[in-house]
Amino acid sequence: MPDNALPETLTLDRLATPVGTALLVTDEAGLLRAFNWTDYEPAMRAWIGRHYPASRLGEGRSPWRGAFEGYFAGDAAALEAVSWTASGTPFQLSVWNALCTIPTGQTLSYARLAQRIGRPTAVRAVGLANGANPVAVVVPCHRVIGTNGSLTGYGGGLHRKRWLLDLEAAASKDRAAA
Amino acid sequence: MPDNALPETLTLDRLATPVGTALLVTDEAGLLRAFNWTDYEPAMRAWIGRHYPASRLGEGRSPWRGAFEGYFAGDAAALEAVSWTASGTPFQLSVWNALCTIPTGQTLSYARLAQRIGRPTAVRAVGLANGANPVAVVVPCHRVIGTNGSLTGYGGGLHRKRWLLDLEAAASKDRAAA
DNA sequence: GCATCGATGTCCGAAAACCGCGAGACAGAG
DNA sequence: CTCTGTCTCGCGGTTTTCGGACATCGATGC
Repeated sequence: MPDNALPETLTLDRLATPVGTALLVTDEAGLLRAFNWTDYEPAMRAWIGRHYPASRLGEGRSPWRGAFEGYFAGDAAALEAVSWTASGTPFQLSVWNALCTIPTGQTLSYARLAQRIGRPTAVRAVGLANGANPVAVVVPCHRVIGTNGSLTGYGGGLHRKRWLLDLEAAASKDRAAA
Repeated sequence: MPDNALPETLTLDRLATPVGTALLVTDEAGLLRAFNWTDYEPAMRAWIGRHYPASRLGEGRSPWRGAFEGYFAGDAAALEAVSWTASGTPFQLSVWNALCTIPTGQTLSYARLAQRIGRPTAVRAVGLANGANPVAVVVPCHRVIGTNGSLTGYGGGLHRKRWLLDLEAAASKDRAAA
């Protein structure tokens, strides 16, 4: 009874958002396997081919579509319900899991994140692992910024990082006010 | 909600069998992560360190101990209930998953296994992936033999491969007779 | 049967280059 | 003095290479 079977059937859904069209890739068990923007569709397909070699990718509806619609409409907590899984090296997995402990509306520096996974000196490596995150937005790699507060970088484009942080900051302020 | 967290606490159990002392490594969720023989304990510990860098390995009782006792006592189907998970490359995972489709008491050639995962020419690579299987016996890499019927090789020693196949052949004959 | 040979695909080791960083040092501007 | 920008360096996990190794197989020759 393997607990980690490779997916054979993947479904691709497209969702219009204020910052471009998003791509949602879900497996037959309903787990989200990838999230990206159409700008990078070829790269994402290549990544899927490398990590899930036996899979076929067809178009279809993602069960998480509603959660993303809610998120981009301003309900920043909507993504916490999404079940995802990702393929990567042990180091990458530990980084991605740590990312999920950053609360919505907050940020963390690369250095602090490195400390948190027990590798205080692996700062740049954390940056790399961050960029390799296949499930962007859900795994909130955009919440990691430089120690001095600058945004430094984002695979999907800095304007999207800024936009996501603004949305989450506004959402958590709303929640505090309510 | 990640579905693939790295284990932090691993438990090592030792079990005497007719072919030597076995090592059972289980994570905090009860999933079997490794199976090996004491002959190769150093190598296994090194493997764990490479794949689960943040984990600590303590001694303790494995929840699957009973299943293994049953198997080595002749109930070849006892291991089908064991939940396991393994860390490896996509290619290795596809091989290991395919191994689990070989019924108890039967064998398959390396070439046929390669066909079955859709890579008919990756025959030797299948052999390598077979040898890299961290969850021996449960993932039945011992059921793969040469096209000409020879046993060819086994990481744990050919005498164990032969013994395991004999046990499973006898068990399935018993079942057919009953 | 048995040895040899070649084609084969993936993993492993080593070495070098790449970076979504950070800290320290320094210069300029106010 | 403070704040900002720039530079330099050390850092460490990937990603590339480039060889080898290998739990194979089929054809061939004897």
